Amino acid sequence: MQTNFLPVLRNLVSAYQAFERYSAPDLRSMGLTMTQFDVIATLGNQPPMTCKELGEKTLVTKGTLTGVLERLESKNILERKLNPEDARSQMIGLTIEGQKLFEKVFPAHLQHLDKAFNQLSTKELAELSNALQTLTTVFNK
Amino acid sequence: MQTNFLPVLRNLVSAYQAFERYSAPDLRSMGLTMTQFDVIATLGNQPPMTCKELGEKTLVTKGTLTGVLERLESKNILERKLNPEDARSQMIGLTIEGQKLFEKVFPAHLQHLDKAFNQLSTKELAELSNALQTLTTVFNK
DNA sequence: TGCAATTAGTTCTAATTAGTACTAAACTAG
DNA sequence: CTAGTTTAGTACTAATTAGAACTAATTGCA
Repeated sequence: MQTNFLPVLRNLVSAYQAFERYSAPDLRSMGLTMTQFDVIATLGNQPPMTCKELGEKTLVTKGTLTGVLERLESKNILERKLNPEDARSQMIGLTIEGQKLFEKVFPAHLQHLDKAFNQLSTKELAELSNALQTLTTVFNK
Repeated sequence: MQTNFLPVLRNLVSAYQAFERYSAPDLRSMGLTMTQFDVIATLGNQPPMTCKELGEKTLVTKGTLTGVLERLESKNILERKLNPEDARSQMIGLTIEGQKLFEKVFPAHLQHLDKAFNQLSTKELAELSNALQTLTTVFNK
């Protein structure tokens, strides 16, 4: 058995944490956590969607999502409507206020991320994207 | 401004989550969380180290580490001794019981991880490792 | 030497996290 | 059509997480 995969794991965790440490403070200065931003960014400029759909797009599990949505709803950022097609689910969308927040926060944070990523060429970005996909596949097979 | 870095971010999160979903259940079946395993694996076959050193090696922040160590100590897996050289810090090491746990759990989990990683060649592993390092650097610069 | 700055670790808070069990609604096969 | 199964979302638990404020010990510099 080989163990030369250990550096890959360590570097995966490092990269993920580096991303968090880069991204989170910028969002916090705007009053949001990463997960909250993720939800707002996913709902922005989109028609309302179900909890399930939102969870799939943001990679947040449904148990977690309940609490996140609760907090965003209490801040009047999003609202839940009945889904006429399926009474088990709800349609979740941004309020006017949430839409305004999205329009302010989304481009600002993209700009912040771009400061990091513009160090890389389009080719490098594509390679990175592929490498990460390979890694994901390895765990899911 | 370009936005073609978004797939990279999404794939980074996907890869990290895929790793967690692959690794965590195997550890849970042995009664450990990923963080607890990380601490035990770091302390195994090593002389005792300080909290700070342990935090650096496991990529766990000190505030979090306090609680993790507390739980492992209460299960008699590790023990803290005074550091004669610096009264602010402690030396943390595995107990005999902790050492036995390490010897059982560490190779078992490596085996589990190897089942995923043996799909990749040595060359692919090296490339992945490099790609992840590049990504880390981008955020830390 | 003695005071200021740093360092190690704890404590506290708010949030996220996975997972499990649960409720209610919708679907499906016979 | 109806009983069993699946699905959507909530409730709950235990653990981790970052961050900030704090205590105590140490170091450094003047």
